[in-house]
Amino acid sequence: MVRLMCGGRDWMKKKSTLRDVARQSGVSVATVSRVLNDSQSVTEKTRVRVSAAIEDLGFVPSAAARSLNSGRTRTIGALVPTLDHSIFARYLNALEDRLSELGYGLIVSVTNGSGDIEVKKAHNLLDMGVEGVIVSGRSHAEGLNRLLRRFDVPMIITSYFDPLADYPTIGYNNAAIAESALRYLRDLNHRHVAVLHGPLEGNDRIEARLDGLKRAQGDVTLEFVETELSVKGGAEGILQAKIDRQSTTAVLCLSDVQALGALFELQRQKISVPQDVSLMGFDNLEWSSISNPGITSIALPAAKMGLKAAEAMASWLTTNFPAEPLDLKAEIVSRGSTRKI
Amino acid sequence: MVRLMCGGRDWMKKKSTLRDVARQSGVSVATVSRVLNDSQSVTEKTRVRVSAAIEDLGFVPSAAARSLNSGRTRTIGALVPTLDHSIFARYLNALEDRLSELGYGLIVSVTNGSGDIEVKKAHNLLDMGVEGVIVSGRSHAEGLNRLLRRFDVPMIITSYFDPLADYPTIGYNNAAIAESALRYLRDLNHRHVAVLHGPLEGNDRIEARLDGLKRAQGDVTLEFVETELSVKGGAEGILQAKIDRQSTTAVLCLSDVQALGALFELQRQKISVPQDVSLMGFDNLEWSSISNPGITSIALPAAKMGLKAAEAMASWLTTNFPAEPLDLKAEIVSRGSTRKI
DNA sequence: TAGCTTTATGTAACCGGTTACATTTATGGC
DNA sequence: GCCATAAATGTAACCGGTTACATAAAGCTA
Repeated sequence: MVRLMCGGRDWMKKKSTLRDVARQSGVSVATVSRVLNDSQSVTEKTRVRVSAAIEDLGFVPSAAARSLNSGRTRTIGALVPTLDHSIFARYLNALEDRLSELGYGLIVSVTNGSGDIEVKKAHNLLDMGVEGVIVSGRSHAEGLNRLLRRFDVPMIITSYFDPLADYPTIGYNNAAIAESALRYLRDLNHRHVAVLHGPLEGNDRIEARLDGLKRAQGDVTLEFVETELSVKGGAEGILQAKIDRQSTTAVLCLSDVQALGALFELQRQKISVPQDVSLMGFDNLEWSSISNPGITSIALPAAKMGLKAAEAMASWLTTNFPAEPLDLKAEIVSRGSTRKI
Repeated sequence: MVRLMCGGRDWMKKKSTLRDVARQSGVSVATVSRVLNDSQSVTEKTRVRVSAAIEDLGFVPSAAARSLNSGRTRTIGALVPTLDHSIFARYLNALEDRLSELGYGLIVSVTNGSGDIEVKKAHNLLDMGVEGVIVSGRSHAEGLNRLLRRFDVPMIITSYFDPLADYPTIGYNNAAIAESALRYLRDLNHRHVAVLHGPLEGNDRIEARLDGLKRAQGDVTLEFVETELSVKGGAEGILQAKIDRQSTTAVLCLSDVQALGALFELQRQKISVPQDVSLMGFDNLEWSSISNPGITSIALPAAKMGLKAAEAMASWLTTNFPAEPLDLKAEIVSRGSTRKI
């Protein structure tokens, strides 16, 4: 095998180029380029001839050469904290689909909720030439802001709504949503609510939700328990909250991931849901509608957010006008895990 | 704002180039390139001067120009069927981390289990210049094979082990693992087992698992129920399997996602787990260790598979020798959802 | 100091497409 | 057939880095 003798990347140079196609079809490189990019100014006869050469040679245009010349990659980068538990799956699916319709590709990078990793991953994306960056949450390391300024690339924030933020936000008002959740429980006559939430560190969505709860507290006693954003964290949160059937009548988890763990732990302790304690989650993940009982949850507009973010970014890149903030609405899905007392 | 008057992408041309850096630091473009790529043949004095100009100008190298010249992107593409339920999250995290250590970037694309989407996404990845492609499962549309040959890019298959496959497989033997699961239940004296599995269509991992079960059947009666690969699908599978406490003593779900739904449905029907029916899953997803009872599950070597695939691909690209097939072992994690009868 | 060797740096071509401007060909009208 | 115009196509420069080979500078030894 001669190929195995070459070592390294020599075989990479064997691929045909636009010049090969031009030579074989007897036209200039400009005509080949026109056939590839613009069918208006080439005759059908010539187009057929060029297309046959492309097919015959297995010609594949170089994206690097193309973007070097056009100054565009038509690629957008998205940074998300995690791929776990489908939290971002619906949003990413919608984002990618809509961007694709608008002629853009999407590259996703995972930050594990770390500011340092986020800067590093953003740098990678920008190195690759992404034309825009879409992030989750409002607060980001100063390093990220500096990077975006340096690369002069637009950024859109999702999962958050704040018309006054430094970058346009396309998402939802976390504080208001948390308030409506508390109102929902209050209307069911709950006056002692344990709130299970993930790590506060660098997570402005959780912070805003807690602010909203504290603001709407009124005559409701709230107990806050910070725990891991995982199923396990939910179970541990129940242990920490010391649910004893006597005072706390409801548990509000700021994520359905934790709500699943909380449900399991309550069942383990023979604490009946919703007889003894009502349980509510956030994000309406799939299991919340299948669980026993179904978990009352806040359905966040993930797919719509992805779609709108895609459109906003494409528009920004085309018109050079920044995106407008957009407040998407969430809604409460009632299920068997909550009851009136 | 003059910038807002430019429209389109004019501001893209204002960024500094390697030539600007060379001019400002009074050296040639070759020296600037050497400072960027190789610190051995440049004096410290020159290096400092060039670095200052880079910082001053906010110079950012063009990845397109660099890859056009070097013939490399140092980027690998991975195709996965879904981002849902963390099924692939551990594998992708490990893959990306190890590739990064080896000097490669990773781009992930989701295929939604569709052959057509897979070909389209692969085309996008190859257009972007990825140097290798890593896929899940052995069977793929012929269009994908053609694409890879056309681009002359190496491919590695994961989540499957078959030393005779057309491309190297780095994963696990699905048939053997399913056999061991059945053996485990059989050793607990289960002789009637309902098997819940996702859609067979184009999913060779499930197919292999079923083959393994049929081969290992012996004196065990198996009932196969095809259902959606989702929590909901698991619940519906229980309804379809008509678990009645009389004959079927165990339910084997070929995914923990379905096992979660099955657990909920069994509880809804007041069928006690494991008293009335034992329940077993596949993949040892997080909730299986937290649920009530914990779900006995097969722990697949996702992280190790990601790590080994990364190393195999990097090695292949460096040495031009194809990767060797690798059979990673799974292990059964016993929990409260199964019992001896 | 001169000559030789090693180190540091520069020049110009190149990578593979795109496209402004130039040139050729085709078409329609008189 | 000739002329004007439109359509089709070609030429050469360019994008922004990389690097082979050439040249200059530095270091060492006799």
